[in-house]
Amino acid sequence: MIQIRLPGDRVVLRPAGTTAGQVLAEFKDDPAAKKAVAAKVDGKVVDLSRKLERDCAYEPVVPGSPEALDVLRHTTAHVLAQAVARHFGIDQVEFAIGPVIEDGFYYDFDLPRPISPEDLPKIEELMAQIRKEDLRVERIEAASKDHALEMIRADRSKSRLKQELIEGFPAGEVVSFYRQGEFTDLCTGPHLPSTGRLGAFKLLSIAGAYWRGDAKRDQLTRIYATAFFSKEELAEHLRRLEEAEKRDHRRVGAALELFRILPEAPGFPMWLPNGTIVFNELTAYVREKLRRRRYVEVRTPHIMNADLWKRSGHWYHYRENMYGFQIEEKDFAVKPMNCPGAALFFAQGLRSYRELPLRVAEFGLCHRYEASGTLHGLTRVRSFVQDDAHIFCSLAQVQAEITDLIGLVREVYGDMGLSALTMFLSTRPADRTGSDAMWDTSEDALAGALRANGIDYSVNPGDGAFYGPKIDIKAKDAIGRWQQLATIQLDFSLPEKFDLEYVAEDGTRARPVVIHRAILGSIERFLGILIEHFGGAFPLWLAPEQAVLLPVSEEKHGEAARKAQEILEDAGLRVSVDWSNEKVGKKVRNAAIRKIPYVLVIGDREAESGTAAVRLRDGTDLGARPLADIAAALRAEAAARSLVPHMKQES
RNA sequence: GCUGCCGUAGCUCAGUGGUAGAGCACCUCCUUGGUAAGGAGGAGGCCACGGGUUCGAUCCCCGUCGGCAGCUCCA
Repeated sequence: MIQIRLPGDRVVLRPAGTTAGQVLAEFKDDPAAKKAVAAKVDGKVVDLSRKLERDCAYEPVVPGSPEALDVLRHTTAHVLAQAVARHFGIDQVEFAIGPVIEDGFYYDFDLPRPISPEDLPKIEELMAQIRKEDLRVERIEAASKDHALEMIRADRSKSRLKQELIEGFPAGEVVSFYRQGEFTDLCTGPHLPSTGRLGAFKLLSIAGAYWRGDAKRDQLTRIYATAFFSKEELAEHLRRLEEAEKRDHRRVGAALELFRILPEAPGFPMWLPNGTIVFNELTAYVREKLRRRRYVEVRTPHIMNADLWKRSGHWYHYRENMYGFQIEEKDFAVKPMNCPGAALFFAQGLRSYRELPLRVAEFGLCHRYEASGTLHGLTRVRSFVQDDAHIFCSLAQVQAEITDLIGLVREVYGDMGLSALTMFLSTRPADRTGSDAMWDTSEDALAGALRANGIDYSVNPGDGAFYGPKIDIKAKDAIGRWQQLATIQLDFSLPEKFDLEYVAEDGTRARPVVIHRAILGSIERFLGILIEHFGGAFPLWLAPEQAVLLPVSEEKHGEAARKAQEILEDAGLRVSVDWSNEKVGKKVRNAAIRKIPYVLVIGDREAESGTAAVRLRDGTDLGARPLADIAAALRAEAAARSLVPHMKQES
């Protein structure tokens, strides 16, 4: 007999060899447990068919838990593979891997012919058929690696990739297969007890993917899909995907005429008048933050010669991403980063410790070659402006500076309504510059600063820049996605390469440390994220058009509208008048489509009394207000960079 | 860059081996209206580009250039 410890410290005795599924009988009062898809035994999720051989802690894995969802999706992946086998013929398909990912799963196949979107509904039907057949999912363990290889070879003609996987397993590892009906797949499990337990699933997309992520290896066909226990959850997930698509900054950017990416300049965005306003407002905002933190701002050369890039190390570590060319037979390159320019700036003249920390900002336009297939709207471009700064300071000042920067990041993101942040420490990569001792010191310094600020962080090993470790900061946007934004990097290498020095308190020469940091990252990327975060409905201070005046009748109220426009413009607001020959309803609709924060209607009553009827973007009607009041309220709201309409709060 | 898919009016998309259509947007006219679509008319296309097949190509084939999804890369 073995002792099985259930939740709540209840212990039951059962014969050894009892299955995990049989233990579920102990939970007859718990309706949730009846739906268990697996069990957690000593913390490990196992099949319900697993035999329990020794004393253990036991809890059912029920729908609603992340573990249950993983099991469901993993089994659905196998059913997808089985359906693909039926669709193309099992001897025609080579199976790669089919893991669970965030929000779903995928499976990679080597198929006899290119798959087309028309195949997906057919495969889905076959999956539904397999669910209906309610095939038992059975675990089979191979006695050895060789045995496993024999089994997979015997099972199907095409198994090259699976064989390669098995050969790569460490000796002595248990190799297991799962079989459902005619289909067997290499897998560690666990799985649902039978295919009839499958929930709602949907095949989402097809893409190419490399075997083991290696671009030199075969390219496989990947099918992305998702699965949930209920149709409702699936529908909700699909609704979220739709919402994300509606907010896509490429779509919104086109609709609101913010920017455009022309075929003539792939990866190099053109900012249209509306987008330029948002861009400028954003940089003005950052400049204001910098002024209060006593930064200086510079603009360094865009093109510098090869000597400079060799000195900075970019020539050796970053050249594939740089645009280079010759002038008078000498090599030059367009800057991909601002740091060398900043270093040259620091090197002008003899510096004193009294100047430190010297905070040097640059809204630097950088150009980086990115492979055509990686370009994506504003979030992955070939030219972009970084809200960059390089802080030259002593080692002793590093922690205080990092603390200040973390504060700045929190402040700026808070102002954008991005309040949830997570931080990562990225450490030395394989391809790097500088000694190991330097890397030890810099990584310790960053980790120390994070700890001193009481910040929980995760480590991304090997993810640092080639010149130093970094703190990467992610923020959660309005629809719950985590976005990589700010970066704070420590660099001991740059000062050395440029032989940077300052005169210390005791009159000796000392070497400064450099902190590279960008708060928004790149303005382009940040704006792409902001467009999606706000769904194009920018807060007043960022909105390209802050208010629109709608004369009910052009003839009767046009004059009043023009006067109102002047009053609001005098208050520093961006205001237009809708002169289109349309009814008020149509004009309101157009203003809503353009996401204009305030719609101001002027008819007989308003023209008479020097007021305008105020309608907020969310549809709230505030009624007629004196123009002077409206001007003052909007001006204050914009100046405060408020995320919510002031007039609504006060009413 | 790689694999797959796609490219028809400013936008969203129909369509056919015999050189093209809708809605919205645009322009004009009527209408001067009260909070998400008033009416009529008009203009607008080298059907991405270059080859090929064909009596004839927007349609079929090949290539190029762009776009999309993913991968690799990047951060």
